[in-house]
Amino acid sequence: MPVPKGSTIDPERTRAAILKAATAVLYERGLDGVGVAELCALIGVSKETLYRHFGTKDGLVEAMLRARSERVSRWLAEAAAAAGDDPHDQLAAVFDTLGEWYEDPAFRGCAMVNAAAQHHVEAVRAVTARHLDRYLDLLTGIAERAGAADPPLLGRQLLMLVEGATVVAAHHGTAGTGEQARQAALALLSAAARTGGGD
Amino acid sequence: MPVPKGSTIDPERTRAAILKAATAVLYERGLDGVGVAELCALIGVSKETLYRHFGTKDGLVEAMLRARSERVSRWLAEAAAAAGDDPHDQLAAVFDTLGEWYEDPAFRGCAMVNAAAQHHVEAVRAVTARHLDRYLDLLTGIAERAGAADPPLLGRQLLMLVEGATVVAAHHGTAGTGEQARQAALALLSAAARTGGGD
DNA sequence: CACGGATCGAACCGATCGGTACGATCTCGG
DNA sequence: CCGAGATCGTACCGATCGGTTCGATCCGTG
Repeated sequence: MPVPKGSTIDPERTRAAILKAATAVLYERGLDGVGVAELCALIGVSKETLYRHFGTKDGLVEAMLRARSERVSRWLAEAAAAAGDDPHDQLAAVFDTLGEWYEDPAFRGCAMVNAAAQHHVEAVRAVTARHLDRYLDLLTGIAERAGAADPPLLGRQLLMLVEGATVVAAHHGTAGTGEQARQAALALLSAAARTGGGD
Repeated sequence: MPVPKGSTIDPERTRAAILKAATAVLYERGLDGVGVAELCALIGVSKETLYRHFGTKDGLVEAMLRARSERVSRWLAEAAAAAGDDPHDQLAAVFDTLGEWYEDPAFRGCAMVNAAAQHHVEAVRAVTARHLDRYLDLLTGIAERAGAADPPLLGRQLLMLVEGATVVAAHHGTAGTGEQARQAALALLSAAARTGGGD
C-alpha cells in the first residue's frame, strides 16, 4: 500500500521524521550496527524515500549528526543561561544537565564522539570537531565571565571534564558521575579565578 | 608456498605476531573498517591460521583489546612509579606520558573506548570497563598518598580528566592537550589535599 | 478531473562480509 | 626418517551490505 491512506504528503516532514527516527536507532545500535534495509524497516520508510532525501547512508549519518550536535549544544547553552548571571551557577547547571542525561537509560555516550571513533570519514570527523568547538565556546565564555586568568586554557580543561565525564558515565557506568564532574569543574573554576584577576 | 622455507614453526610466536600486527591495523582503521580477508593480507597470515588461533574475528578483537589494556595500563603505572615518591610528581608523570602519546602521529584515541563506542558486544564493553578500573586504581592510589579527603572521588575525577584529555586530543587535535590536562589534574589534587587532611 | 510527484513494497545488483574446506608444503619431535 | 601438526593459498559458502530500479498507489495542485 504505497502512500498509506490518509497520510500527508510533505517531503520536509518526511525528511524530518526519518532524521528523528534514524537518530534514535543509529545512536542505540551504532552507525555500522544496523544496515539500511533494517533501518528503513525500523523507522517505517522505504529505501527509495530514504535515498531520495539523503542520497547515501553517510549522507543520512552526517545530516543526523549535524542536527544532533546543534540540538544538544543549544540544550546545554540554554541550561547555562537559565541558571542566572553567576558563572559558577552556569557551570554547575551545565554539569547538572549532563548528569541528568547520563541517567537516561538510552544514554550511550556522545553520539558525535562515538561516530568519529568508528567512522573514519572526514566529514564525520569535521562534525565532531565542530561539536567540540561549540562546547568550548560555551565553557570559555563561562571562564571569561568568572574572571579566570587564562579563559581559553580553563575552557579547554572544562571541555576535557565534560567529555571525560561522558566517557566515564558511558563505559564505567557508576552513578553520580555528573555530580562528581560538577565538583571538579567548580574546583577548577575557583582555582583559576583565585589565581587570575577576579571581576 | 606454505610454511615459507626457513620459518620457525611456533604457534605461540605466530599468535603473538598476529596479535601485534592486527592491533596496529585495527587501531588505525577501526574494528569494522577492515575485513578479515584484507586484515590477513596486511599482516601476512592466512585466514585459516588466524581462525585457528582466535576462532572468530570477535575473538581476535577481544584478545587484542585485553593485551593492549594490560600493556598501556602497565606503561602508565610504570611512568608514575618512576617519578619518585611524591604523588604530585607521579600524577604529573602520568599526564606527561599521556601527552607524549597524544603527539604520536598514530594516536587515534583510547582503543578500548573506541571499541566500546562502536562494538556493542558485551565482552568488549567488559574489557573497556576493566581498563577504566585499572586507570582508576592507579589514580585513586595517587589520591590516597596525596592525603586527599576523598580519594575515590578524586580518583574518579582524575579518571575523567584522563579520558577527557584523550578524547579532546583525538578529536579536537590541538597541541598542548597533555600539558593543559596536567595543570588541571594538579590543581584538583592540590585543592583536594588542601581540603582533606594532608600527611 | 487530470497530472506530477511523493511514497511504497519488492525485486534485483555487484561487492563484500565472516567463516570453512582442501590440498600442498614445510617444520619439528620421537 | 616418519608422522603429527602448523601454515599457506585459494576456492568456496550463504548472508548481508549499500544502492538502484520499477510498477502500483495515493496526495496535492491546477
